[in-house]
Amino acid sequence: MPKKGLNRDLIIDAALRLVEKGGPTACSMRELADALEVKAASLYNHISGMDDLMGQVGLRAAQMRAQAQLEAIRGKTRLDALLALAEAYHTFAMEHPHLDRTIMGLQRHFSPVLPQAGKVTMEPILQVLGSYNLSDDAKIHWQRILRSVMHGFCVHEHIGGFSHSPLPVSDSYRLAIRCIHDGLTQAESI
Amino acid sequence: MPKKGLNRDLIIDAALRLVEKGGPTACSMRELADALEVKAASLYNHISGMDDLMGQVGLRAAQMRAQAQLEAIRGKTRLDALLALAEAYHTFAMEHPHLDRTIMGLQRHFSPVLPQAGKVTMEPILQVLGSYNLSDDAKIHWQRILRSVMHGFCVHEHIGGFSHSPLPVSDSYRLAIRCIHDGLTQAESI
DNA sequence: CTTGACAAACTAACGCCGTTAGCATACAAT
DNA sequence: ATTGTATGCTAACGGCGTTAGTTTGTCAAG
Repeated sequence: MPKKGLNRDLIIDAALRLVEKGGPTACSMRELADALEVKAASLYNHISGMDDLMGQVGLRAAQMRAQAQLEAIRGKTRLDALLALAEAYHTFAMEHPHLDRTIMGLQRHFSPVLPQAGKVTMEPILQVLGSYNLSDDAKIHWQRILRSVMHGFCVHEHIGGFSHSPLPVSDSYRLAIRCIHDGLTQAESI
Repeated sequence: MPKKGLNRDLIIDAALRLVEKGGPTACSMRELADALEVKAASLYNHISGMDDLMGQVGLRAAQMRAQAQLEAIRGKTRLDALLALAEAYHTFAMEHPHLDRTIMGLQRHFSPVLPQAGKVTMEPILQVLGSYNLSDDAKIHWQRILRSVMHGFCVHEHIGGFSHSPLPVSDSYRLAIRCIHDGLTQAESI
């Protein structure tokens, strides 16, 4: 009984939903096949395996995050843009922690999707940095720093690594962003 | 044929070595049992399962990292200490990327080891921050920021997320640390 | 010195996992 | 109408963590 209308996009969509809801564990081939009312082996007619699938899910997640960031920073510059960018990143990471992990998991498997995902991820960041007067080299350095702090913060917060103190985590986060803003303005005058 | 001298510490040591060398994948119960010349089921006489085991491995890794950091910062203060702390963190993460991941994986499983690992991880950081003149609240904020940037940076570097540019990653890292130092000195005057 | 209890290692099995080979069927093109 | 191909199926492989139940070496008590 072939022809159920199954296709690559449907599979990736369903996989993304499963990962989003229950993490990678909840997205086994059999669970995924069940969700699509199909047998696990049938999925292999459209995807080449788990790595392929997670690569696509991660890429899609990176696009979702980038789009949220682009909307957040629209019309903003400098500190305003920086705070909006970071907040959008944070919101995405908190609402979709498993997708965040999937994005970071892309590179570990040398996914062929990597260059594209990297480009997508960097676009909003570079747009914000564009409102500062930086050399090309400085732009690269600060883009790395921004990605590091945003990711590091969200990961720590999500796994409860900041819960030793009742001090609001968002205050620490904004402090970090402001610190980077100060560093950026200082870098402009060089 | 009981009594082979197997015990909890031997198992954890062997597990740590396997994880260190080949990542979590290389440390299945059967691989681990093989390394100890024992059957997989025998391990359960000493550990309660994989979560228990990885918790212990992660804790031990956190202790290793903290000790390396404490040695690195001995006798140093302020920016010197900060750079030494960050470099020691970086070195550990690059030399033992899988152990680094295991430490971060602790919290995800609500490991009972979590409070202890957190304390161990924060000690060198708080020692460095002690050489700045900060309020208690500020100390918490900046400790969070430091952990975020060190972890975020090392993770990105390790998975190749910074390889789009030939610009030395270590330059970006030191720039980030100096930026935090500037933020810290500014926080002192408040 | 024997005996009995305990701890530790074993075998066998369960239900998961990703993946592959090979078969059957429904549709598309001829 | 026939053929070809794409698609879904069943069955199976080897690996995983884990558990139940069994054997056996060791050590302490009698």
